[in-house]
Parts: sequence; structure tokens; C-alpha cells
Amino acid sequence: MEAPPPQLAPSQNPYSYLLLPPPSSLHPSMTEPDHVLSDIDWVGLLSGQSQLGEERPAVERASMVAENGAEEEKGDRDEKKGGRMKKATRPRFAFQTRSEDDILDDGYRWRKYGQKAVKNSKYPRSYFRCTHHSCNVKKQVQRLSRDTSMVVTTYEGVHNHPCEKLMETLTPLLKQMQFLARF
DNA sequence: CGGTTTTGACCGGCGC
DNA sequence: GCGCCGGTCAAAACCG
Repeated sequence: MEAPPPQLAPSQNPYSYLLLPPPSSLHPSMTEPDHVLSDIDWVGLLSGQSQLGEERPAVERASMVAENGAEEEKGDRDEKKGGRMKKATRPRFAFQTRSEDDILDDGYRWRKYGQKAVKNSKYPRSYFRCTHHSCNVKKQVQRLSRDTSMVVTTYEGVHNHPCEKLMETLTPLLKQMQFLARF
């Protein structure tokens, strides 16, 4: 999911990113049973009107995160509102998964920093932050109450570091390819 | 003992 | 201004 939004015109709605991350980038198939891959059956468009009704992932409003990392990926800067720098909107996307367990392994390490009950939902929403230093990517996970077997995962931001889990599976392969390339 | 989870407090935005 | 609501903080508990 390092890929930038595929030329999808952020339009006037800062949240209308539609990302179609290749499932293999979310779930490295070499470390995941393949049923996880095939279970992704929906990729959400985060915009004003959502198909999820009142249970849409909480991405409708910009969270006022302290813009600490002055150096960031280009783009996604918010325009100044009346001289006051508002909030930098970062790419977000959500997808829902039919899964037994709420936390699905996407190869990154996450630290849970909150859990909150949301209105009109019987399941709480969990908040995670990427544990990598100075990488403030976040995600939220929430199970739908209208369909208990569904889990909505919302990502916010782009990782500024490689996925170690992916790397440690790829590195031996690269080594071997380099070796074979000598012949 | 270091990192993670838990959980209530806290805070800011928004609608009334 | 006030209260609701969603997001975050942080201290304590937990766990390998």
C-alpha cells in the first residue's frame, strides 16, 4: 500500500481517495494462508456518502493530529484556511474483510493505542499506530454489527519505511536470484 | 525488563 | 456555552 492514489483526483473532498491496493501488498501471500487473500471482497471509497450508513469507518472528519513531522511525503498538504494552517489530510482507504479475527496481519507492526465504543454499533473500534519510529501511519479496525462476519479496516497515511516482514521473506530470494544470475 | 494492551481521562470539533 | 461524540493520552496492568 505504498502506492500513491492511482490518479484518482482527490477532488474537493479530501477523503475521496480510492485506493485499490493489490491484495498481495496487504497480505504477503508467503506469510499468510491464502484464505485471507480471497476474503477481501470489498474496497471502500471514502467519501461523503458511504454505503456503510451510520457505521462507516470514522474518516469523515479530519482528525487534528499534530503535524510534527515537518518533512513528509509531498502532496496531501492542506490549503491554509484564513491564514491558519489547518490539518494536512493524508491518504486514507478502507476495505472490509470477511474474517473471524479482527486483527489481520498486513506485515507491519502495530501498537494499539485506544479503543472506543461507537454509536449505533455494538462492537468497539480499535485504534492502532505503526510502531516504526517516526512513522505515524494509523489504522482503525471495527467489526460491523449489521454483519458480524465483516471487519472494516481503515488505513491513514503512507509508511515511510519498508515492511520488514516482507523484506525478510524477500531478501533470501533476492540473494538467490543474484547468485543464479552469475551463470 | 522492555514492549504491548487495557481503560478511563482528557480534549477538540460540531450541532444545538 | 454545553453536551455529545470520536480520537488520543497515559498510567497501570499484562506478558514474553
